[in-house]
Amino acid sequence: MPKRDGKAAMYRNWSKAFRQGNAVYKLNMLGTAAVRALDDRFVALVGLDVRTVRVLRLIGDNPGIGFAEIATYGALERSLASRLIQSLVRGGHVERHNDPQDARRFGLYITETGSTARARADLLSEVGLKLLFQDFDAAEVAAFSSMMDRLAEWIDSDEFERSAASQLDEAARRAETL
Amino acid sequence: MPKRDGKAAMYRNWSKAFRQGNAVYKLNMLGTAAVRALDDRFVALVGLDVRTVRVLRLIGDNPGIGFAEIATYGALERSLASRLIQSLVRGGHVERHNDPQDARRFGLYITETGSTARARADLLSEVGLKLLFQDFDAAEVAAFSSMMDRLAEWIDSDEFERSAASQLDEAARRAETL
DNA sequence: CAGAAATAGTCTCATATTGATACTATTGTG
DNA sequence: CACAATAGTATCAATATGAGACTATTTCTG
Repeated sequence: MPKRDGKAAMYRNWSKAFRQGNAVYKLNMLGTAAVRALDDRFVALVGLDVRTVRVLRLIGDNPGIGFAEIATYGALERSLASRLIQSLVRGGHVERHNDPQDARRFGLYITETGSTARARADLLSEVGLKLLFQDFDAAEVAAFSSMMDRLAEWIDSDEFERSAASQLDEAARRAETL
Repeated sequence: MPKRDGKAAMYRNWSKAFRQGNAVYKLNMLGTAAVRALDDRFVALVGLDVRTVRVLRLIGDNPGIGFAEIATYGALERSLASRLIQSLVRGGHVERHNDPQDARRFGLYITETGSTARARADLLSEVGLKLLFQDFDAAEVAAFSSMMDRLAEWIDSDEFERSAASQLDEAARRAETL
């Protein structure tokens, strides 16, 4: 008799918890759930997880891109970026070529293998996205996406940083008197 | 001269990466960023991280709630739920009382300390939420939130599970021929 | 009523992730 | 030349994580 899969069992019925949360919690849960729903198949088919695929795309779209740009554009910490790149190189998905102008740098180029993997990943992404938003019409998806853009822009801004500092500290002061 | 804070530096300017991603990626990034933006202050003021606070709220709203319900309603894995509860008990935020009806169970009750922490957390949450959505008007927030609800409901449904299985497997088959 | 199965909850352990940091090598600058 | 900066790697210690084994108790079933 097969053991109950604890993990899979865990990842069910969270929508009950979801409903009770505030928007931040929802955002967080949803982001996790959406990735989780797709990541396994991703790995199964493409042999790479979604994060690595993002790096692969970055390289595919920007031949000759180097480590630093990947870290920046991928919003990845340096150690992590290095590891991801290495795994792509080891997997034969990308090649490194030393930069003749600057011996510290290397440029990355996607290989045949990499292109195939990427094409698969793109197809799967597309289907996954459609699946996720299948109950939404185009306008709704656009609206949702644009709100996310606005939110991201805002959260990443210096202005937000300042507002957060002042408003939350002020709230903290009030809260301490509770 | 103070060292550059690597972590803080990392968590800047991800919105550039953000814009290039698809909706799943955005959801994921945004969820992480939103929690990150608030969690530190949370911990600083309340002494508990957001996840633990959610458990605390669950207990506050459902006096006598037990371990299993917390795991379910909080969408938490059992080991994790256990740990979080223990940390609340140790911190004096909640009390355990054995269930007279069933010696396996205990009921959890929020304490004075816990209520204070919760009140602080609530205040901070509220301010944080306002801050995050400050550029959105009420209707937009409502729309955004309702879309998240629909998405969550959908992703958590059996129907989704089935659709995902068939559509993604079908896509995988197509992708393999690439 | 005697097992057997289920449930509540805890605990341990092995593994994976993470980011800071130190390090090498090279280039740019005054 | 000395010194700062940049590209990138490697190490390391801390933490998070979940699976699964375990105890104790209750419930079910023949």
